[in-house]
Amino acid sequence: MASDDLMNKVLSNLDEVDGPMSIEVIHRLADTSGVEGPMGIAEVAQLLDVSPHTLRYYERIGLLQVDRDGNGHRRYGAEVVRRLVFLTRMRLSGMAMRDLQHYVGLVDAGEDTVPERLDLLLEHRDTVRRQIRELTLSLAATEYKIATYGGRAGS
Amino acid sequence: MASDDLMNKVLSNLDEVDGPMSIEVIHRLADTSGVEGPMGIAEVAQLLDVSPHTLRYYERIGLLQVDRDGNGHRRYGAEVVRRLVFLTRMRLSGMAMRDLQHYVGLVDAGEDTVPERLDLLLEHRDTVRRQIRELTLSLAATEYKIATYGGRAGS
DNA sequence: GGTTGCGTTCGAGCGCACTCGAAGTTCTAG
DNA sequence: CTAGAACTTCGAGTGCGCTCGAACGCAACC
Repeated sequence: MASDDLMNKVLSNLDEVDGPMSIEVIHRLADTSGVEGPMGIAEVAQLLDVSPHTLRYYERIGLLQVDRDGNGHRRYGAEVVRRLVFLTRMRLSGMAMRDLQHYVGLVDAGEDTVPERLDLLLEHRDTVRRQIRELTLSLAATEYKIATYGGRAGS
Repeated sequence: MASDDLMNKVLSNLDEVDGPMSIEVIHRLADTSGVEGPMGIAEVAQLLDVSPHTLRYYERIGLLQVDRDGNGHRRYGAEVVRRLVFLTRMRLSGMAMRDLQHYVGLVDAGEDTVPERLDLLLEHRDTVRRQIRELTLSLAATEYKIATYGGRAGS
């Protein structure tokens, strides 16, 4: 698993904060400072913990447009990287590709679509909350089973 | 979405407890009292919120054995239902079918395999914890985005 | 000047977990 | 007596999200 640097950076912040997630943390999540100028595909892939194949795939299904350099190689600018951070975050929380396609379609269509984007996000928020509740339950079930097997205490 | 009765029963408990999940809650989760005797496939499907197709599928790949009545119809006994509750809970938290097959193989192989089962469960516990952390982060990212769009406050 | 390495395009293939459809049986109600 | 519902088995099909391989280009290095 790559991109651990980024994740650890954020997660350690999470531990510190220990309350509801602060906006600062998220800012840092999307923070690509420390990297100058447009990035290559391998670089971006490592940053986001996806394969170059996946990045090309996202591009060909229209989730983003990427500039090319003189050799025809992709150059990912800060804007595009920020979009990718968002997209991968949404993917990680189970948003379907078609919803992502819909969403970026709205983004690219201009400011008029903000209300509809908001609706999508609100719905997704509820979905994620439900997922967390489900997982919490599954975690408890797992821990219960571990206890019945006389499992050693967890970290 | 069916089986909401069960879920809501448990989740409402969750809200009450509001601390780390108690063993009681899990007991209630696996509690099939209120239903007497072996159940039919439709009944079980509704209880677990899966399709009858899925239940037959689980059976044919060896996750469980189900008795038949005089007509060749499946009759799910309490023991089998309890296993299914566990299996679906593990599925919901992303355990792969092959791992589930492995696990039930161990269960059916007898008590000698308890240590290996424990290992699997401990590993799964860590996976679920990681998922929850990821989702928490995604939730924060979503809420951040909602905020930038001037979204109304969430429930 | 060949080889290594990193990139490109394109279409095809894959793994997972269902999901479905066809054809048949049996029970119940009208 | 017939229609409908609910079940059975079996093999085949589906949708998702990648994932891969082939054939190629270009640039740097010993």
